[in-house]
Amino acid sequence: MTPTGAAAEALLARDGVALWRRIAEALQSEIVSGARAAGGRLPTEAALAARFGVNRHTVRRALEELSRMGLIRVEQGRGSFVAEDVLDYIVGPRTRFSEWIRRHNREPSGRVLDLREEEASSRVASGLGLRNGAKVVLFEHLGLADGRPISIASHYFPAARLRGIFEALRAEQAVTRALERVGIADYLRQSTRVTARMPTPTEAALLETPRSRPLLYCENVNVDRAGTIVEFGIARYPTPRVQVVFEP
Amino acid sequence: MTPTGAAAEALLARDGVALWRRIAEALQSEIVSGARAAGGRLPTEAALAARFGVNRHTVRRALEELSRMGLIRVEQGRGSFVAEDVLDYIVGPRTRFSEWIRRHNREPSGRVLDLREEEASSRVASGLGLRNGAKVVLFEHLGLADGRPISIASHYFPAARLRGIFEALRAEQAVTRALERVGIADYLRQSTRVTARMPTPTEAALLETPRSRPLLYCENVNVDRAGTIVEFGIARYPTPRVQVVFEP
DNA sequence: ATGCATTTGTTCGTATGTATG
DNA sequence: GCATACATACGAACAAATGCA
Repeated sequence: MTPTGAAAEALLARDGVALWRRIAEALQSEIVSGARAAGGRLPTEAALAARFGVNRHTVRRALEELSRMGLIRVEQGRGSFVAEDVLDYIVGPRTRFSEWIRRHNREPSGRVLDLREEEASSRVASGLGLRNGAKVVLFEHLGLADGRPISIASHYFPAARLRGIFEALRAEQAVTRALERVGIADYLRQSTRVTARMPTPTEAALLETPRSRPLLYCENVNVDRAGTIVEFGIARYPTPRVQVVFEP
Repeated sequence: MTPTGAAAEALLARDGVALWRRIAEALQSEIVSGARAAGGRLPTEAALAARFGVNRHTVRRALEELSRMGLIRVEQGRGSFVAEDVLDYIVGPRTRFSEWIRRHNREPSGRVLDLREEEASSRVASGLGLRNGAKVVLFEHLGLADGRPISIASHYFPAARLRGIFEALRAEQAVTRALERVGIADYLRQSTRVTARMPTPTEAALLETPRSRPLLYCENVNVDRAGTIVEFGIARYPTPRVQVVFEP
């Protein structure tokens, strides 16, 4: 019910400090004080412009600053949102999905997207050290933390080397337990290759991320204690909700 | 409906992902994995069409994509050639820019984009373990391999802890030598955090990458042998020309 | 599938204040 | 005083992404 120009919020007039900077500070204090819930939506740029009695450009300049500081994220067509704490994916030799999530005090869950046998493409074959076209088992899994999707993982297993892996995956619906069932009590990450690319429409929908945000795209090779390759995985994580951290 | 008798290579069937895109990914993995030598010639379009069991038009669409990404170059009447600037960035405790480039048999060079003193933003302050607003020196550098830009790095140094770092950087125009000059004979990478985001127009122009391709965005903390933080760095790499590889 | 409303992203143009020489 | 450069701020219009009916 703001009348046409009247009820602009009083911003502390400070000598020489730019308007947009004072607006950024005002919003920052609301965020860090907890007055705005993490993940919550900020008012629209137009609404903020009305509230502070400035042009939309000025608000945008302030939001840009907050975004640069990582306090908010801005999504075209949707709005601006208070940043949630990001999930660091600590890459270590023995990183497991559910342990990762629980270390962040969230509840891991998941959904099997696909389970089938197929012939290795050149990429998968080279990752597993098999010849092109060898039989592999694909286990595709959507990972969630507190119900929010945070990863799509495609796990490839050498069918010949791991007899019964298909049935084990169907029964267990989880990688670590299925590997245990076929005699792999433990496995280690040998290498991780990280790049980024834009999501396909399906990936964006599954991960509940805008199509304009890149995915982290990680290829892993896992070996058993003897050094034999037991799995080749391709995982996709939505940025900036997930970040990959290497700590030697 | 497989082609006339020939054994077409199995391509990972992914829901809704176009054929040409999957072919492009297959070729991309062969290139970045090093299975195809840099500068080497790809099979002819006809040969690729036969291998994947598709029409030559479909292969051409895939090659066009790879060319746009800078992974190959196509020369009329001669063939397609693997680009020579695809680099794996192997993350180790003592990764140095010029050594990284030289390990790929390229000539490292660089250009200083900026050198100035400023007050630490919250992100930089937390990376360096300083209080907000402490004086830091920013050294911004464009890295090139054989003349092609492959990184933008922003190096932040604690001004109070490293007396004379500003002058050392101005004189040496390089991080390692400047640190030597202020008494840091050696430094180690403590942690690396990787995420991805879209480039700004300036970043895209500097890195000679399309604005539609994400950047890998890496934050590093470097410490001296006593464990004191001496540098906080933010590096931006163009995908897929650069990939980050972690091998424990 | 299509169109519409909402919201952010981009690009014009204009005006003002401040610092510099 | 004057010219110039730069940052700030406002206004308008359109483009692009999203969500919904």
